[in-house]
Amino acid sequence: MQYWLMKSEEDVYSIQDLEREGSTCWEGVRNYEARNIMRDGMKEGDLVLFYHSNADPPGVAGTARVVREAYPDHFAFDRKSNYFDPKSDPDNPRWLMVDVGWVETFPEKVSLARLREEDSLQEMALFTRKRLSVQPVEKDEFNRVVEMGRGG
DNA sequence: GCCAACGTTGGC
DNA sequence: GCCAACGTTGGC
Repeated sequence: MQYWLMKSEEDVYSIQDLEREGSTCWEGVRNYEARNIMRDGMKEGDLVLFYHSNADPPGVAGTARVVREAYPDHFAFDRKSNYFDPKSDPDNPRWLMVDVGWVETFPEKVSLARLREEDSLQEMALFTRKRLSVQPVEKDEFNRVVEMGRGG
């Protein structure tokens, strides 16, 4: 079992949207490192910190679970999609996505400011790899953030 | 809306 | 293969 953090712009897709829908495909990742993490790292059942970016405040809003492993992101082939990429060939797809299912919405979002104050979380990729939208999280880090999210 | 960080592109 | 220009992310 491994742990991950995935960022979504709050006004594009939030944990509340995921809670309502139950599960969703995580389309639109257009960064090779993030893609490789989904392709090579994410396994069904892995747990995910769901992070709201471009939010006030930004922070971890809940958790999710990988329910389908990496498969082609067909939005890259859709000319009308914001995620269209003319360089992705349907016969050799450049971009992948996973499906995630809702697990938990925290009573209160764990803000970036609170994460930053937490000594045990200083090594999180959230801080060391600021712009990566899909990133690995250590088990202890995951558990600590969940604890904080539940009010701990 | 600004802008720092940083990944990507493309000329050479 | 270098690196400047460019584009995007994402906090503030």
